[in-house]
Amino acid sequence: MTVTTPTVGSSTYQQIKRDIIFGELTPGTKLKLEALRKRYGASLSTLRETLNRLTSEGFVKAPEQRGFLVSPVSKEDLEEIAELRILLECTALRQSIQNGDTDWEGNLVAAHHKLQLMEQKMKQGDDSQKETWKRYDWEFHLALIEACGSANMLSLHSTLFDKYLRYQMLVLTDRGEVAAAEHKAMFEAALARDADKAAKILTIHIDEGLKHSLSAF
Amino acid sequence: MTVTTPTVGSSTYQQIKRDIIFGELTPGTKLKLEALRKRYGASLSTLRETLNRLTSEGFVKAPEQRGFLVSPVSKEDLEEIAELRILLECTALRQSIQNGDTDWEGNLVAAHHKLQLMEQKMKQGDDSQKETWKRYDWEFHLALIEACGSANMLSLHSTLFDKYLRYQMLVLTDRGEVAAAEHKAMFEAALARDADKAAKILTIHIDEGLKHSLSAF
DNA sequence: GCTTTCAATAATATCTGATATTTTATTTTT
DNA sequence: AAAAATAAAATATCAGATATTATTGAAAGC
Repeated sequence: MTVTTPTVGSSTYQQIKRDIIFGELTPGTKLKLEALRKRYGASLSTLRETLNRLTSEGFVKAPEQRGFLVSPVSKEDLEEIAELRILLECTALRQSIQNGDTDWEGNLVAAHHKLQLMEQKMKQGDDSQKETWKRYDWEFHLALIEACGSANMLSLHSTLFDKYLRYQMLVLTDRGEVAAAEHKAMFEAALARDADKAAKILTIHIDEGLKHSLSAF
Repeated sequence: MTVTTPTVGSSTYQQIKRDIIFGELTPGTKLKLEALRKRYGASLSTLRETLNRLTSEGFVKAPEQRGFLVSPVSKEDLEEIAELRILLECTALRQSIQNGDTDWEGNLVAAHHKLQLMEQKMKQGDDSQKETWKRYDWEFHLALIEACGSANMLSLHSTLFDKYLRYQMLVLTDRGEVAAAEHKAMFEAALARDADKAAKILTIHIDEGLKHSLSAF
């Protein structure tokens, strides 16, 4: 399910963003235009457009007059992001549980199923599909809140999730089985329309992830 | 206190953003590059960078392959933004009230004072400084939450506030005196460190503003 | 009259290359 | 070794070219 984007712009955008999130572009690194041009095969103009977008989203910093750099990471930043994610995602989750229709349920079941299969693979040490796994994780969390009814909320959440994900990728180990159990519990609570319970687990889920990631500092 | 920005990029960014927020660029309008070049006196490359930034922030839409347009407005969008603003700003306000030190208090007093003076002028029908007034409004709300301790929070809030402001500017009338009273009440509650009360007033403040703006639809 | 088709026009996305200015790195001087 | 001067690298910005894609308006068909 590779998303083929028509324009050079959107495809380099996706690539660079991905490379930042997955740590292939090290936090704090200077992003020299000439080097990027070679690496991503896009012209300077296109690259600058891309970097401007990423700057707005916070993945790149652009101190005036001195180009671009991969946003640095810090303990404080991670803590802020986790906190914001809890705030927004829990709110969205509650709304979603309240509004969600049959389509939402169906989609959620599917998303959890896919994630869960992948989690089993990972458990068996098959580390080759880390990126796909994280995508399923992403999609599951999205499926949970997708019926929240606010496009603005989903948009903010999406960026926050990606930022959080970058921190997760910085630590080499993950909380595999524990996280999987939390996913399952959230899934069940959501289907049972138990918003309080779902939100509580989600809070723990993010908080524990935070603690785990904090070990990278 | 005109902020002189060194680079062409940041200055056109500010101008276009301002023109969108203050309605000088009508919602839904096509942003033709050639026309923008004449209007803002920047090259296509620079303009495209700027528009990409604004797209990330949500003030501009960029459907693939068909240029840019000023983000349209809608009742739903406004409602979502108001709701998110309440969520984030109330949270930040509580944290700020808890953490705020003497500097915070001082700055808050100053911000409220300036705003209040301007509100009196407006009350007397002096409509010439609407933009300055709104800036003071902005700065007062920022002063309230500035001690929340989360740069990420402040950044999200900033964008949300601007979006909300755009809707305010679409309706020709404002809630002058009532809003001023709310500002005062919030100010006092914050100084008294009464977070519950402050948050409650803020919620009303935003909600009433929402209702007022909704009349534009 | 209304919809479809096709050509003509306009606009976009993208690239290359040039220049003034600013940073950064290097060397020289004190 | 710190400060000043110089050289090299990188940036911000612009202009102009091209292939591709959208949009518009006219012609044709129903």
